[in-house]
Amino acid sequence: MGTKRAILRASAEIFASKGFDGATIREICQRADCNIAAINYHFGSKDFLYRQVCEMLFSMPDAFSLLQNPGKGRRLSGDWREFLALLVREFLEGAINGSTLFRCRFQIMFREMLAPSPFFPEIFEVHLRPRLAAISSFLRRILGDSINEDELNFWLFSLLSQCLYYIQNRNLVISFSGRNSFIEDNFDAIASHISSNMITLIEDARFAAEDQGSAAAPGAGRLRAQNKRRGG
Amino acid sequence: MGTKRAILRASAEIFASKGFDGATIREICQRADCNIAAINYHFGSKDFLYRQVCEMLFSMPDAFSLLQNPGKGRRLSGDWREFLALLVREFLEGAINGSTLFRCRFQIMFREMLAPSPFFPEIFEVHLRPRLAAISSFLRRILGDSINEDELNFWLFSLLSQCLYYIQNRNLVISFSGRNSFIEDNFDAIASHISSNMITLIEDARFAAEDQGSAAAPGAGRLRAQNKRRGG
DNA sequence: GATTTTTTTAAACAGATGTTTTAAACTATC
DNA sequence: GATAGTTTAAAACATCTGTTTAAAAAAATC
Repeated sequence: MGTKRAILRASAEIFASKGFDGATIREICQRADCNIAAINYHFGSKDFLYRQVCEMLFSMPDAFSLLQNPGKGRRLSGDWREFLALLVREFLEGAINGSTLFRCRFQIMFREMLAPSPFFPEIFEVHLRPRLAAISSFLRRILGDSINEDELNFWLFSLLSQCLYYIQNRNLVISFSGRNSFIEDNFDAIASHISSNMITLIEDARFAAEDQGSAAAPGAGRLRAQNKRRGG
Repeated sequence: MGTKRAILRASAEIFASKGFDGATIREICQRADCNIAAINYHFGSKDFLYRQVCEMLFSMPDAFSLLQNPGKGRRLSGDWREFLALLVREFLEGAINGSTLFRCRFQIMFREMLAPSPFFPEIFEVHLRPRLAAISSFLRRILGDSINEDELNFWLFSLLSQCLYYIQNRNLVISFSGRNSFIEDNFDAIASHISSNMITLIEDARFAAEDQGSAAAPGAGRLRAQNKRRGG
């Protein structure tokens, strides 16, 4: 009875590393230690197996559950800077040091970005959109309600991109830095570089928005933000 | 004699959209309007064809040629802010509105990130490292020589990530925004969001570095940077 | 214009692919 | 412990894969 689960795990790993086309039924079954016919018996076809794998992987909770889950929403009552830093840290932590299956999810996600499967639209609506929406509404709360919807997306993507880059382009990071463990070694520094820069920019934007009445020049909020933080 | 070129072009497109495993000799030859045996005649094997396609694609000049090419290096003598903004713009412009082959390069590059081919190390050293190094040294020139090598990389990746995100995760951007032309419609806004935010952060870092002697608090350079820009 | 070289063609190759079949083994239920 | 239902097993299925062959066509060379 563990066969079905073994197949799911094995195929998640192989779909992640070789893609749908590159993964073969035989290799999956070899890793799952079962007969070739087992996949069609348990899942119907390779396509449906892939669908099930996606369902399993994208159902896993992640760093964004911090935002989604209303139960844990109390953390939001604290300082948004701390929370943002925590969010970035947790996200990177999971993506870098998470379980094998958790990291498989990223690989498959990136493959879906390159060439979406027929299942992507549903996966997106059910599992991804709610998470993105949660971050988005968090950012809106910090940046102020007056912010344009498109611009809010720019902020969202700016944050996501910097976190994802080290996962999605790991080989480039490693090759250029010349160190296999560049990311792991610099985990703290990377996380704080991203979050502290984001905080700086958001603070600027917040106080610039306050000045919106008085035809503020670009970056006008910067000085006030800085002064305010210093208690000036 | 146009056969070889036709095969290169066709296979670039199909390798880009379907990956190495997903691309079949027969489909490539159908698009190139040639016989199936032509590939093995002209290129030896599917592997060598892929290698040749990579060589062709990664040899194409791109936005970073602005930095690499010493001939056009005069632009560097101008304001670095303008140059940075230009760099981001040119990069996005090429990635979004560039030729089909140019955009194929990105797709294949992203696929190499997911599962590098045996050819990646050489491609990286010959074509990618010099470009990354060029941006890196540009950033070093702005951020000051005192900057740590690792930290310089954080800045490099921060810049790259934000530019690449819209290409590498196009489907996500489109799905979440609900608009097929979100990126094209917001081209200017995206480019300036990225570059102006980078400029803000770099200015901060520059003047923070100036204060390095007087045990400066995080963000200490911000105020001075702002004052200086305002002529205060 | 004959000959040599290069390129294209159609057909076939061996191996791998996802899937199906049929029977055996196992498990649960009474 | 016989029976019904579920799961596994080995073998075969048709199709598709990259590659090769050998002959025809085209191009180039003298």
